[in-house]
Amino acid sequence: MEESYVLTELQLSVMRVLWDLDEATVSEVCTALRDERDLAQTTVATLLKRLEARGLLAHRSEGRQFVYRAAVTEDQVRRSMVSDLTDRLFSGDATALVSHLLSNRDVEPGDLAEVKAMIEAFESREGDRSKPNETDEARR
Amino acid sequence: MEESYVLTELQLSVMRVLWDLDEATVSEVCTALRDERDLAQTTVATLLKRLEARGLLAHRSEGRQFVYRAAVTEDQVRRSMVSDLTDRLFSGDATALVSHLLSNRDVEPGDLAEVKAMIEAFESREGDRSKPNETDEARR
DNA sequence: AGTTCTCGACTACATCCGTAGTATTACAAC
DNA sequence: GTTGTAATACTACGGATGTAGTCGAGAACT
Repeated sequence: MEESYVLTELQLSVMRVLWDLDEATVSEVCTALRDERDLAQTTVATLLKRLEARGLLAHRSEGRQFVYRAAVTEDQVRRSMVSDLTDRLFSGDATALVSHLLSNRDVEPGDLAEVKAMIEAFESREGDRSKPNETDEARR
Repeated sequence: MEESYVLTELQLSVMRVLWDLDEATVSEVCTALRDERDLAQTTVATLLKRLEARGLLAHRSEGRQFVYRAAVTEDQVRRSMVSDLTDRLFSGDATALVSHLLSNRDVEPGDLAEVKAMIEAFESREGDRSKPNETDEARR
């Protein structure tokens, strides 16, 4: 199914609170957001409810309060949004995105070595693909 | 000033037409979009007008027709949108985004070497950075 | 000249998001 | 048990977007 989890900045802020706190009531989320956004509690409640409707959050009731928690991981959202952007801007070619990042010096020169080490780590691990998906055998 | 050029899929499709054709009338854009989206010409006209209002397009009149052209480059838009995502999802840490792409195997194993070569090219050029300015790479 | 065609201008409408007020409900304190 | 009080539910509104119809002015055809 690969749901698409494309979120706006404010929605991400809300998610981050939940990823941090694990569980939180409306007012707790509101408080956690306080320093970046001073929103009315009803506003936060609306945001939470809409995110839940989209399957990104879930809640249980505790007394008359709702205790929300994330229903998706931060990594799922990252994957979804990054792949969305990769599709939109680079026709799905992630290598082109990496290339873009490098040639724009978005990556600090000091981190280049780090990235290279990362690549080497992946290269050396290239035979033992845990999931037998297409990409490994298609290699030869 | 670093304008923010965050575009939706449809808006990008329109921009791509203009980047491809350099200049185009409403009906030419409409025709070019035909295979991916069959939109009424008035719809396309609305899209073009709104994009122009945001500074992404410009037009001149030829007879009673409008001839549109892009006012920003594809690379500007890419930079803007990628940096937007990097900020949103990785607190501006582009290296983290690269790391994400690699560890998610978004980059084909076969392209790893290519990326590594790219990095080495940048490393070897790492001394000549007079100003950490962006435009020196504008060898477009 | 009159009819038809074309193209932009204007208008409209549904959906989503950010934002928040008001209504309702249910527990808690007096 | 009546009144607060606090929490959610409902409603609303402006802006952006996707989508497209209608209108008016000029161009083209007959």
